[in-house]
Amino acid sequence: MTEVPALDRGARSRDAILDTGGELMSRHGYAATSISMISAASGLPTSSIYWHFRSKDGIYVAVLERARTALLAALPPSEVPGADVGQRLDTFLTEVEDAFQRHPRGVRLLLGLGMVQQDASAAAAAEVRQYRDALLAWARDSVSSVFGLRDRPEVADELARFTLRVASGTAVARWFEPDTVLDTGALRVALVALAAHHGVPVGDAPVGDAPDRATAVRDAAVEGAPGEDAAVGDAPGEGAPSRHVTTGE
Amino acid sequence: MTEVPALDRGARSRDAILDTGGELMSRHGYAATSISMISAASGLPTSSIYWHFRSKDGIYVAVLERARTALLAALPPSEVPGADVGQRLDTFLTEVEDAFQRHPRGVRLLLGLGMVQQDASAAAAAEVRQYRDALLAWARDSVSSVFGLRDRPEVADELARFTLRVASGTAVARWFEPDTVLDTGALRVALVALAAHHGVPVGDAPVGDAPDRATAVRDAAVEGAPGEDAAVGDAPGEGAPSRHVTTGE
DNA sequence: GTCTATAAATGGATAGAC
DNA sequence: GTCTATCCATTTATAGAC
Repeated sequence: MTEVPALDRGARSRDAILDTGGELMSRHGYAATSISMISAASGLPTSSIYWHFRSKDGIYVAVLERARTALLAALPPSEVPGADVGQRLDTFLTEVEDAFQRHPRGVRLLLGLGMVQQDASAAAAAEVRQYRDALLAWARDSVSSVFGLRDRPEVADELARFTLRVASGTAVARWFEPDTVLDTGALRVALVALAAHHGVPVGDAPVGDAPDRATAVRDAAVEGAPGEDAAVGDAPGEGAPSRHVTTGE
Repeated sequence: MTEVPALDRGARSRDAILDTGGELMSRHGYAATSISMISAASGLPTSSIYWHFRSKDGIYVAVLERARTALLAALPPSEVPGADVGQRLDTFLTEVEDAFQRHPRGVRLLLGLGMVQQDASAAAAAEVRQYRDALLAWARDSVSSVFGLRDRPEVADELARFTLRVASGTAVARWFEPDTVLDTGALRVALVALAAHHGVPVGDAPVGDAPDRATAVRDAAVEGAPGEDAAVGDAPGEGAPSRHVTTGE
């Protein structure tokens, strides 16, 4: 019956805990997720959970860390390819939306922590911050590459923050209307206008209707995200670590 | 000693519960806030709390409802005054930022509910939705007035949603960096560009540096919001119901 | 309307056999 | 590494005197 290598049964359990724990915490928030819920959903007894992670807090930190590394591994290099600003911008927006659609758990973990500043342990707070900082750094570098802002870091920073704000604001909206998608068309117009407003040459990109391309990719991505529940069951096999980021968190 | 009218002692207690409950729930999220915490912070025994509100959920609903009516009462009429688009836009942005700065609790209550869709009771879900819808409607009407979009409701809707997304995204950012402010300058540029992109005449507003005015008001508003704790103690007297929205939520 | 006291359930976390 | 069983604190919610 138990044909599992028996060697990595521990690793599989660990993953299962992280899967169900991450799913539940992203859905209900940290505080509203109990160990017994994770136990029931994963089939493992609470003591095993405590054996793997020393505390509930430890689970949260581990879940968040895994979500972060998975997302970062899936993010394309911040050196955005493309002949002109318009092309690079479209590529960038597609990447952003892609990440947004494929990794909803990460965002919800950040939002729904329910475990705010004061409550959070030092480790959890550090993880949360690291997650956010990594995203911001990626966005900054990407935007810098898109608009050629090597010598204007403040502008790159503003555009990156603006992008992330629209994205997280959309995540909040999705909180209420689950099928909300990132409005890359509007975001594109806004970014171009912001860049131009700062005197950055934007070439022919101004009010192009290029988001059409991004829209096509968007719809494809939506199909790849089946509800929110599907991810619970499929434990990512150990063999291909950072590969199964497709539907997972 | 007890010189209180004794008649409205109940009302005062009710308000105190809503004050501390709202404060705690916005800080820690719904799940992480216990009745005993509210009891300790308000000085009232748990049984009194249960006498006023039948359940923890009831407190949340009442808190949210009060926050909503307070915010809506404080919001200026959606008929934005001003000679041209630029002026009206500045007025609108100032109003948005004002609301954003003065009513942080409401936003945090929506964000930090930790009590997502499924968990929420029907009443709570309805309240949350009503809060959000009211904000969206106000933004839509205001934007419509600013850009003269009576005959283009879809555009007004898009601009309104974009505005709210930037605002809520900023609220998320503030979650991590408490002194984050709404970037009205960038939002202004974005809104003008979006309107123009849809063929809406924007007059002389394009890339005006008018946000200077908004910036001045912003700094003033920041001073008006002393941390987050100050609001706990001051129960809004019954006499002036929707008047004390200044620092309260 | 407010208080003390407590019921009843569930939470996080541990012990120790296997 | 996993399981059963359990401790103990805390939680929501109620009873009943005042």
